[in-house]
Amino acid sequence: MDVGERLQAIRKLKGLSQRELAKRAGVTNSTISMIEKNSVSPSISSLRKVLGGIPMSMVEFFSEELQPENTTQIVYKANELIDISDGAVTMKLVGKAHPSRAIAFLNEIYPPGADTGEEMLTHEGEETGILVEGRLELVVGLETFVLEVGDSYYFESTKPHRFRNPYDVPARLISAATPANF
Amino acid sequence: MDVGERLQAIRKLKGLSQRELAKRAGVTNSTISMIEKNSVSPSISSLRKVLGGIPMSMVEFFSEELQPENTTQIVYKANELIDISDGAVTMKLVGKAHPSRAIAFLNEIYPPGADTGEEMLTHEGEETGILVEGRLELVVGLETFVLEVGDSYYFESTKPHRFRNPYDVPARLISAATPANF
DNA sequence: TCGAAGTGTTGTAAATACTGAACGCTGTTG
DNA sequence: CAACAGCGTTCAGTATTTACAACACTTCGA
Repeated sequence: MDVGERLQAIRKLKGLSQRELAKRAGVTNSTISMIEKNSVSPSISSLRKVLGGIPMSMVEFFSEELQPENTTQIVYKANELIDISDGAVTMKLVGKAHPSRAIAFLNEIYPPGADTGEEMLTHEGEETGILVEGRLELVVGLETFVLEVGDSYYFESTKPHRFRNPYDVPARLISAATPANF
Repeated sequence: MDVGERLQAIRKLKGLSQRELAKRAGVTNSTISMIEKNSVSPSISSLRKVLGGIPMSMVEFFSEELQPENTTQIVYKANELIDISDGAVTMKLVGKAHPSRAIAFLNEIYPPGADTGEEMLTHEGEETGILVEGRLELVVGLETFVLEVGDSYYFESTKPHRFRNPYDVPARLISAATPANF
């Protein structure tokens, strides 16, 4: 990856001049200039300072640029969603499963009795969502929650978790998870 | 984050000595030693070389930074969501706005006439969502779409985009975007 | 048209990182 | 007990990065 090019792109995206960014970051404008021209390879500490002025984390900085997929469909009608249902739970994925995507955005329906399973789920990433219909039970770690319409949740997927509908009406959940592992 | 500590932890995990890693990475053992003791802040280029000997990407190396925040709250009632509304558009964020989170999960309401602005939005990342109420116009690049209830979308945020409600009923959108920039 | 304030670049000197060659230590082998 | 081979650390000198202070250029008003 081209550090200078990337820094310049980010700086311009934020509408900052070299001097402006330098001031916020606590370095001199010449430092920014030379980094952007790749005439130096900045130290971790100074790149940290520079990114602090944006602000942006090192991870974000080094994260691969998302390459523009051509011919990507943008809008999907309800019946075009990809069904990745598992057992009783209906799960429909928004968008194609291209490998570079970061978010898994799902429309999930839990009929009465549906359950992600007694064995708790655990994986990398984050998970969030909102209940738009019915009632649903969510277990995260040792805690158990009851989601009502309009309630939402957010947790690290590394915590063991489980969704379950012990009620007699279907529950509809809209959720997002990252990274997009299927 | 403590760069030296992290490097040492990784190196030991891989069962490498300083000299062994130095040899693979094409630097001297003293460089490794000093980095691990934090007596220097390595340049990007030398840290790259060092990680190349493991091998490990910069992103992986700095991903450790994404840990410190431990969000305890998991479930949020509708009235607990953080309001980050902008203009006429009501936007409510699920979960706390801790800097390390990856997903911005939003419950957005566009009253009749609401608009994200004539100037198209452009930023890094991906954007996806589903319309759960009303009708909404979405412009991405040169294309214009009309979203009906149940329709969803998915696109790279680098494409210029705009949301608008030219209709006479409020539209409710549930969306997810990454990274979580506010 | 002229200055003032902005932009990015560059030369020099100071600060910092890196190399190469030591050192002291530990564990193994003959 | 050597002699050795490995380990991580340290130090002096060299290479690189950074700050400071210029420079040339553009834009905007007076």
